[in-house]
Amino acid sequence: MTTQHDPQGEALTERQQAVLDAVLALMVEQGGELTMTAVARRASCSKETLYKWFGDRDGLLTATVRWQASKVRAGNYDRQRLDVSALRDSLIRFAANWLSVISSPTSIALNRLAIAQGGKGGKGAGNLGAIVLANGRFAIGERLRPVFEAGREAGLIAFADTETAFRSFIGLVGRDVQIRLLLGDRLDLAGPEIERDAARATDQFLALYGTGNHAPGRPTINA
Amino acid sequence: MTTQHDPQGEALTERQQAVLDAVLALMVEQGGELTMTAVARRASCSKETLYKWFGDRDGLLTATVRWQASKVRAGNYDRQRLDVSALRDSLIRFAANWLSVISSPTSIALNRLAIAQGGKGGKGAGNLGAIVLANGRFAIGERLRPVFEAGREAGLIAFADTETAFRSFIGLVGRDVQIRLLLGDRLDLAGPEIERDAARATDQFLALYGTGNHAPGRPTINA
DNA sequence: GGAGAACCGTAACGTACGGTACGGTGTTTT
DNA sequence: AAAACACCGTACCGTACGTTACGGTTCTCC
Repeated sequence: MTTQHDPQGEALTERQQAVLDAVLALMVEQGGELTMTAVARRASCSKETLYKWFGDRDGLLTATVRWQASKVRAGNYDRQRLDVSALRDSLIRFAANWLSVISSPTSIALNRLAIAQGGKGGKGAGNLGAIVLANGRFAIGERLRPVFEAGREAGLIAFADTETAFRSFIGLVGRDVQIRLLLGDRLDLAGPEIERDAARATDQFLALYGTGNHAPGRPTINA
Repeated sequence: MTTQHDPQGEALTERQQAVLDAVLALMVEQGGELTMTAVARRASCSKETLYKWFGDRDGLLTATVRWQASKVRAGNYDRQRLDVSALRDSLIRFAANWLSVISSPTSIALNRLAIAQGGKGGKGAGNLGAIVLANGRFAIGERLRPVFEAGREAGLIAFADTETAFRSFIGLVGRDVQIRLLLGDRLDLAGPEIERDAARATDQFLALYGTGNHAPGRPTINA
């Protein structure tokens, strides 16, 4: 009630960003520990400063999640030309990017944290999960929506509900990757593997929702 | 080193099962708290007994996970007749069952727990995730594998690798349900909704991997 | 150059919790 | 009946950790 800590504004000092990066690094390299003392030591700052800047432990965690989310916002997946090839490329590019994000150690650690304290029926910060969801899954959906709808208006793909189609796409791309990684399964997706999975998922999606005009896998000349 | 606690045998007293059920109930109804004292109070037993039976906290958790897993093993998805309709029914029945399992509060709480301590780089019990994975995701895969291969041998579906096909099926069925629930998203799948999703996913899977002989929705003359 | 703020490092406090010990009670065994 | 056992309830111990407090150092501003 004294002062509002981190009042939704992105007013983060260089130093503060460095501290949050230290939190991220700590989360990644040694799982769930993450004590305030460890953070202070790692970031070479005093605990007093930590509490002054972020209020309490939950404030620090929330700020960290937001900070990471603000770093991930990436490319826009243009929808200028509207032929099948361009749509397919956009989808593949998106899928590959998303796969590499969700399989990155940072994302795994962050999701693990949000899930861990997601069920704390108690008072304060049960919203980490909501923040991750809003900045991860839902932001992604909002970003891809125009691509889907442009594809539909161009008659390349057909579906009644954009959200439903999008969720099918998500399922084909991600499959059980995220839950397995969260549960500690090895299963490191290398670069080419990601690329291959992205292409497979996209082609499957187009096979399901494509209108058949210039359907992929029915090559004119190329492959 | 004194005595082996719960040595892989299912030698669980009625009373012990009741204790583990109390743990499950506690996990479900109040998220991640789960202190030994709370368990003892809830189960009306002494902490001493808890430690005598399960060794330590990790032992109790592990036993709980195993206990829940042993309760879930369900139907066998017969593969007697081998026409498309029977295959489709088996798949839908499986998908609906799996959806209802992963969206159940117990499963969510259990996965949350396993994920939460899954990254504990430390010494003891980093294997909860592995246990959940082995008894959940992988057991499911092993159980459905014969169905897939029977379908392939009957010429109803075609794929190079069973695992790959299975993972596509999993993706189409589960989509982002599990991760969203774990992150605290509301999204209660009612019975009819589950049934509908199961059918949709199965039909999509058959559209992708079906050979076209009597393909569903493309009757008799096929395409 | 001096006052004050910002911050680091560390010590101190309070609490929560895993784990243990102990007395009391009911049940089984001899 | 007495001893042995299994168990409940509770008190107790040690530690880890969130949070606060404080002395010392650097930087800024006048």
